[in-house]
Amino acid sequence: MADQVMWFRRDLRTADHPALLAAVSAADGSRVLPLFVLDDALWGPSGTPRRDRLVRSLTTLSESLDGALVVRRGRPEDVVPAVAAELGAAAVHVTGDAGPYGRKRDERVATALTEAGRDLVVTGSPYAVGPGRVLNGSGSPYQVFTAFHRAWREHGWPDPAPKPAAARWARAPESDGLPALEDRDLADLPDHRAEAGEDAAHSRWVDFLENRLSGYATARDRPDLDGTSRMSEHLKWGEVHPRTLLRDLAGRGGDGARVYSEELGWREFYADVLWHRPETAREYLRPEYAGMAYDEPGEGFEAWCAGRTGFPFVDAGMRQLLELGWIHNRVRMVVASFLVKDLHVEWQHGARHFLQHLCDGDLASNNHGWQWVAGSGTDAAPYFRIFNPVSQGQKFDPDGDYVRRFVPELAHLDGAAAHEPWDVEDGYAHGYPQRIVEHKAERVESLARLKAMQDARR
DNA sequence: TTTTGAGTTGTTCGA
DNA sequence: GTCGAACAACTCAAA
Repeated sequence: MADQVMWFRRDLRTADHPALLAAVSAADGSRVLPLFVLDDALWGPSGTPRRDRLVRSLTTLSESLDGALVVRRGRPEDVVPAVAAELGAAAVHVTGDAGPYGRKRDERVATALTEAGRDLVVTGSPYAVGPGRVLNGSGSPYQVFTAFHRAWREHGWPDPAPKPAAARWARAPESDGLPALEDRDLADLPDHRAEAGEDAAHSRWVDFLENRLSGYATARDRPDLDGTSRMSEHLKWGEVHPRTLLRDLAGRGGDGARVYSEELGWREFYADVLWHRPETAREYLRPEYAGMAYDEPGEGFEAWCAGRTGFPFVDAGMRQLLELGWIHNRVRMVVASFLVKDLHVEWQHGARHFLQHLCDGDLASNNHGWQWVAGSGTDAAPYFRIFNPVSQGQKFDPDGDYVRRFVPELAHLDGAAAHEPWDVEDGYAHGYPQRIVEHKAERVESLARLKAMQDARR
């Protein structure tokens, strides 16, 4: 048997890893070289929290591979065949990538490997059911979530893969090593940025199952509480496979388990939509929305990015993003709605900003979540569903704790007063900005632009 | 083939 | 303060 390369991408774990299992089996006593390629196409546009998150994950992965992880910087179609040649490997093993960039990249790599007489062996995917597999009776993809979800569950998925037998890691080719962490204040950061990797994912999951799953159905909407699983970034980097989570949920009843597995279903649905319609990473899923009137991103967009719109709940979310590389899901919807409906900026600008900064930023979930808010997506929000940035805050952050945590200029206000600084005498005493738009008027404006677009179609 | 019911996450207004 | 209705039209899925 011959040496093998295990090229890690978004599958930074060792448990429940069919591709790693395949690599170790194929080696059958020979060596396996674990490789990660720092691809400038993905690394370049990333912000500091996202880069550091990846570096920390790779650090823990390498530890669990006895330090054998080889890191190379460059274009995958150059680097991967070169490493395989240096090792004299028979094959390169990967987990399938369903994204538009990943699919093209893997085609290029496979071609380069084939020319050198080697194989790219694809095993599994980051999803319980591989994107493209759930089809209706006519062999077409489902267009709405509810139908997809039913068929997805019926399709089913295998049990988690067993851990591979002890592998012999190859150490021959040189490694560029991991990039240094860029954020000098890392030691002072909140917990969740200090934790990355497979073990952290597992302990957080167990903690969620034991302590928060039962209240998840309602608490998940409260950004002031610790009510969510926080598994998104672990799933994004593949530190855990959703199959493992679904297995653990299967034995549990109750609303929490049901709602959480449905959320995993949304993740799979959006991956499936993107697989069938790769162009929707940039373009409107409903093309007619490209014909609506939008405003160019200007000062309003800058204020939104910086968390200085004058709407406390929105600003808290945007500052949470810059500070933690993560935003609570409820708040993602509200800030997205504000950009698209109140500032009339196209969703792509917001989606790009999110992907740059979110540690859990996933192209399919991110962009289709944005399209849902914009009204152009699958199962899109009805035209009249425009979030009120103030009442959403009052409803889901009733005591103002979330706002005060991320907007220090409002920390002197008590309780829900933090949501309406314009209503209290000293609301602007510490430099908090005035509202940049009037929500009521912009809501009407959005409805008018939508109506104009629809009228133009008739 | 035709028909029918349904479709993540909301807001406002008036009784 | 609470509650129910209205807010478009269309596409999709299933019978």
